[in-house]
Amino acid sequence: MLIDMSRKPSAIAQELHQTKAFDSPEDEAAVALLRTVDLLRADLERALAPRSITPQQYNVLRILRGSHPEPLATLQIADRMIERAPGITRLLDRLEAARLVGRKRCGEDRRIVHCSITREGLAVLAALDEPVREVGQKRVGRLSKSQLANLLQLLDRIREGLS
Amino acid sequence: MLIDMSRKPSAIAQELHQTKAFDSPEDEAAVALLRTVDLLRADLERALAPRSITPQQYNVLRILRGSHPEPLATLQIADRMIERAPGITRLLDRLEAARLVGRKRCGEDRRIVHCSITREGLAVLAALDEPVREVGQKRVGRLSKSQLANLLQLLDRIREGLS
DNA sequence: ACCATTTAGTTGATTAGTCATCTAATCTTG
DNA sequence: CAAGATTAGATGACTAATCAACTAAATGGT
Repeated sequence: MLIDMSRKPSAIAQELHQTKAFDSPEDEAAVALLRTVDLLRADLERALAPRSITPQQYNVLRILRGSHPEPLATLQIADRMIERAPGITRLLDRLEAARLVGRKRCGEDRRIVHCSITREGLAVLAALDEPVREVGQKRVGRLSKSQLANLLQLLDRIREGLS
Repeated sequence: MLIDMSRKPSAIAQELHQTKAFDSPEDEAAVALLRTVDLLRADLERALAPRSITPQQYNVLRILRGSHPEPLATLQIADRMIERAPGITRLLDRLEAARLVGRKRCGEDRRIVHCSITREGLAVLAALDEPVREVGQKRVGRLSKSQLANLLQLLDRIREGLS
C-alpha cells in the first residue's frame, strides 16, 4: 500500500453503514441534519408517549400555554408551529376530544375560532415539562454555551436561504 | 427605562412569532434544529414532487443505487436509512408497484428478500440528482467549508447522546 | 434429531397526514 | 350598498405511518 489519500469515514457515514463517501460536504451536512433531528424527535416521542401526545400536539399545547390566559385563533397557532401543520383543524379536533383544549367561535369576527388550553391541558404539560427538559439536556446539553450559540448561528444561516 | 437587560429576540423566536423568550439555550437550539430540518425537508419534498417521490422513497432509491448492482436485504435498507422506517415493507411495496425497485427471495436463506433498483429507478434518480443538489446548495451551501465541518462536529456530538 | 429461540419480513387494524374543495363571514371598491 | 375578492376554517377522499401480532425459515443447544 502506498499512500492512503482517503479521509477517515465520518461519523454519519458510519452510522448509516455507508460504503462510499458523500458526494459533497453539503450533502453530508444535510444528511447529518436530517438524521440528528430524527433521533431528537424519537427521543421526544418517547418522552411524550406516556401521555399519548404527539410532538405536534405537544407543540400546540406549548403555544397555547404561552399565550394563556389569552386564546389564540386557529391559524395563529399554525403560524407559530415548529413544523408546518396543514392539518391544524384536525390536530385541534383531537386535542379538543381529549379535553386538553377548548374552542369557541369569536363574537366580533365569526369566522375566527378561539382556542385555549384547559386546566387538564395545563396539567398534562406540567407532567411533561421535566421529561422533555431531560431530552433536551441529554442531547443538546452536551454542547457548551458557546457551542450552542455557534450552532444557532449556523442554523439561522441555513434557514435564511429564502424559499 | 433604566437598563435593558433583555437580549434581542433570536431569529427563531421571531420566525415563530414568539412573545416570550426561550426557557433555556438548550430549548432554543432544539427548536431551531427541528425548525430548520422541517424547512429543509419541505424543499426536498418540492424537488421530488414532479416525480411523485417522497423523501423516504428517495432515500431508499439512493441506498440501492449506492449498492448497485449488488442487491440489499430489506432490513439492511432500513438500517441505512436517515429516518427510522418501521414501514419499510410497504415503502418497498410502493416502489415495486412503481417499478422502481425489484424484489426476489434469496436462494440460500429463504427468509431474506433481495431488493435492487431497476433501470427505471436509476432513470428517476438521474432526473432528480440536479434538483436535489440545488436544494442542498441553496440551503446548506450558504456555509463555508469550515462552517460545514463545524456544523458536522456539533451534530455528531448531539447524536452521541446515546439512546 | 428435536424443540425453543432468533431472525426476516409481512399483515391487519388503527391513527394520522395531505390536498383540494367547500362554506361562511368579512372586507373592498366602485 | 351590492358584487367580487379575501380570509378563516372545516370536510371528504385518499395516502401514508405506526404498532402489535403473525408466519416462515434458520439456528443452537441438549
